[in-house]
Amino acid sequence: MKLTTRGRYAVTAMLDLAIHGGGQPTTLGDISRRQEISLSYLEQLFAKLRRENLVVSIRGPGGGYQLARGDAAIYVAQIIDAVDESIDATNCQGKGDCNHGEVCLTHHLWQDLSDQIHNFLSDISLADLVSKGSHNGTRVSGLTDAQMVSVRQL
Amino acid sequence: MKLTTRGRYAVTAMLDLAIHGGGQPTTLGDISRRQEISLSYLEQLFAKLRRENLVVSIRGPGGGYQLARGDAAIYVAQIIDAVDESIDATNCQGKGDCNHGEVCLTHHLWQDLSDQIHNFLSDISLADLVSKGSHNGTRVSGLTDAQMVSVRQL
DNA sequence: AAATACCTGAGTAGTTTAGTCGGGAATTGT
DNA sequence: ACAATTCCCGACTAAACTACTCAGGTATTT
Repeated sequence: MKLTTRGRYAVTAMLDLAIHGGGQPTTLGDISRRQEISLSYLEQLFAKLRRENLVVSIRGPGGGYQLARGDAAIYVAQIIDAVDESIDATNCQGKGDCNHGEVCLTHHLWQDLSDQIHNFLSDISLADLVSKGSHNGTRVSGLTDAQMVSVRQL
Repeated sequence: MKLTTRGRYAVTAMLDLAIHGGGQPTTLGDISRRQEISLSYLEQLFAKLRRENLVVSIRGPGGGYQLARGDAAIYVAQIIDAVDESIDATNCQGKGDCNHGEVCLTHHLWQDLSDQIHNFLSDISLADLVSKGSHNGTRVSGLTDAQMVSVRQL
């Protein structure tokens, strides 16, 4: 799990799609203009998003991109994973061939930490972000009350 | 909030300090050997960790580094923030001078998301990671049962 | 005085980021 | 048929970042 600006670009673009893509395809040119991301860069990102089946493309005039499914079924973690191919956090490729036992200890600890962040982002959907924006509040709507409490505790 | 290999190095090194630094100062050379991180790179990281008052240094023979306070009072988020200076996620520097209102909308959404990850890592201390390692289990010990439920839900 | 260990800054090969550029291929409207 | 639109694809690139090395310091202990 990596958290870079590229992931942010992808999430922003997907969020733009979710907000402006009511049934009709949205052009990368439109997203580029609205979000001020270069068209060619968007093309690279959407090539990856399409390969991961997060969006579908329609060619020709009137074409563009659409979410591959409802915005409630697309999660932030999926978007980030699609554009930021994951790194091997273990440094010994999980083979456990580290010289000292403690090295692997810390590696595994980090792996678990990374997994927890991943799980965290795996429960925030585009719909959550969209509804949050429209309500202009400080909480992520779309989550249950119990989950909100969880977020607070963490 | 950025999540890179540099942050992982820093967390690993601090965890090594927490595990091996029982009262005595720990040498960067020791950490370098145990964790297989280059000495000079460690020096750069620890310069930043010291500036953020996460460690204290003792010079001369028998010197080294110590945690600036108990391992239960040092959190993963602090370590990562210390070495990975944060990027401005807003792109308009929070001045709200974006041309279109929607740009700032998505920027703030991302900011909030980033904050939530930050809050998440702000509640995992070195002590949590140390105790997890010693128990060799799959849960982060040191958290309350309620918090563990939260982690599961997220 | 000598050894230890932190401290600092400058440089650097390799990778990643965030693009540009140039050309295609599919689809639509005339 | 033809032009416009839009996705698609690969190669290239300046700038930044990563993970180092190197060369010297400075403080402290023996």
